Amino acid sequence: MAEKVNIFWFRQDLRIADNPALTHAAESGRVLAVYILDQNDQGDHGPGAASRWWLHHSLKALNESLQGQLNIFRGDPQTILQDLQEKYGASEIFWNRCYEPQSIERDTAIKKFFQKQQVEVKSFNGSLLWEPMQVLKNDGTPYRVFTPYYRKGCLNADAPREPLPVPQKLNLLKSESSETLESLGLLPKIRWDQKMESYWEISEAGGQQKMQEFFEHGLRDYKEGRNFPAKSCVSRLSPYLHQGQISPNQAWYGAQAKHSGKNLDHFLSELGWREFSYSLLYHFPDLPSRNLQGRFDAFPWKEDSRLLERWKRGQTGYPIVDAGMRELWETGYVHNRVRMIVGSFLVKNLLLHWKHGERWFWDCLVDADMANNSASWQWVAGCGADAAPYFRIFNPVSQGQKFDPEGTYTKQFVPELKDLPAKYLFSPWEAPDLVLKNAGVQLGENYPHPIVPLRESREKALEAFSMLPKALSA
DNA sequence: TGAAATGTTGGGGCG
DNA sequence: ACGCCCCAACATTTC
Repeated sequence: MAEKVNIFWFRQDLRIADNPALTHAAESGRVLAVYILDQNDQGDHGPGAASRWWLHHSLKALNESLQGQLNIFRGDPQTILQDLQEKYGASEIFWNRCYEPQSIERDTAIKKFFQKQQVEVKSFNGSLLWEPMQVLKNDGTPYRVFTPYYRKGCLNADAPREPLPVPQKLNLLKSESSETLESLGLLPKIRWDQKMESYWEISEAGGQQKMQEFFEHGLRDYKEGRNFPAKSCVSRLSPYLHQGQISPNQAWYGAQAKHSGKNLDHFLSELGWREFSYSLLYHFPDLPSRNLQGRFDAFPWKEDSRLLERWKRGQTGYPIVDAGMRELWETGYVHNRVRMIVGSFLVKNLLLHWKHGERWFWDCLVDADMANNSASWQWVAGCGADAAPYFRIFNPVSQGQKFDPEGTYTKQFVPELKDLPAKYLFSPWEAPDLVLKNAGVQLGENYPHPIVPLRESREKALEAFSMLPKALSA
């Protein structure tokens, strides 16, 4: 009798090691491994351009590590899974859970559909250390503040699953499909991605390598060093975590095996922030579109497409902001410290709605992740859970001086200022004419004047904020 | 995971 | 020796 066929559906878990659903599927039969490009995925939050580019390379690498046995489809997942199930007489379907609201809705419907057909769907936790439905306050409601969420909700709960090895026996099955990786059309029409390729090794092995490098070098001075964009102290694991080329469990236990103390704890808590974001999105599914603090609905946001465009293009006249926005455009990534600076600038100095920032990041970031992106934008805008108080406004001049003192980072992405001395790098409008001349900088010609005045824009933001209804006191 | 305004303190120059 | 002023350095408050 032929061995039983299991369907395994790859989603945001594009790896072979520490993949619980794949491991279980492999244990009890041949595995028909499928990836489905879901055309209706996430409604207006379908994958952005940078995500699609990353996905293309992820699938390419994944297919190679599966010896070309990855089955690629496009369309409605339920229809495709149903066809495959009937064709191969599969009795079980395996996947790792997704947590975006639309994914939950889709997966619930598919599970229900197959239950009626006597086909068992087995889902697993492959992407989170602690799943949102488990982490609740004693009164049964979700946490809205990070520290108790992490300390009590996570650290006091059961330890996360230890990473699983690559399945020993993986007997794969190749099906016919009208799609190929190329026919999915994930690569951009305009080839802006060619430079980006040099920044990233997009594969499960590439993720592992990046993680090991981080453990060897970055983690040593993580707590302090992570604030300095010119240092290579941050992990840059976010895109791999988003698509699942590495699992948070591998990072969690891998870091603990190599380090201890405050640097380790700080890195683990950053993984905790990712968990917190997922928890918020799960319990507050409107997170991507609605202010978590409803009182912000009355905020007098400006609509100014010119200012927005200047921000997107890195032409604000504030060098650290422009460096960050150009890093985003050029590499698909922005250093965390700089994300806070550019976010604060958009929302508080330009007074533009955080949704514009969320949108742009969604399209440009290789780590674009619905939970992290929306929770973080709400955090920086002050309207989210455990958010920065609104009056916490970053000063792009002092932030630059403090966290990029040599200007190494800023000059890398804003090369027209490369000869400006550090003293004036973050406020070129204050530089004496001679200094500008010697550096070859002509404000308004080859580098913009500030698009808004710093002090006044800050005061306007505080004034607008003071008009909001007060927060309910605890 | 802030910055600016305001308050306090203490050392040194100087009459 | 003393009081006064200045100001840097640090602390606290406020937005």
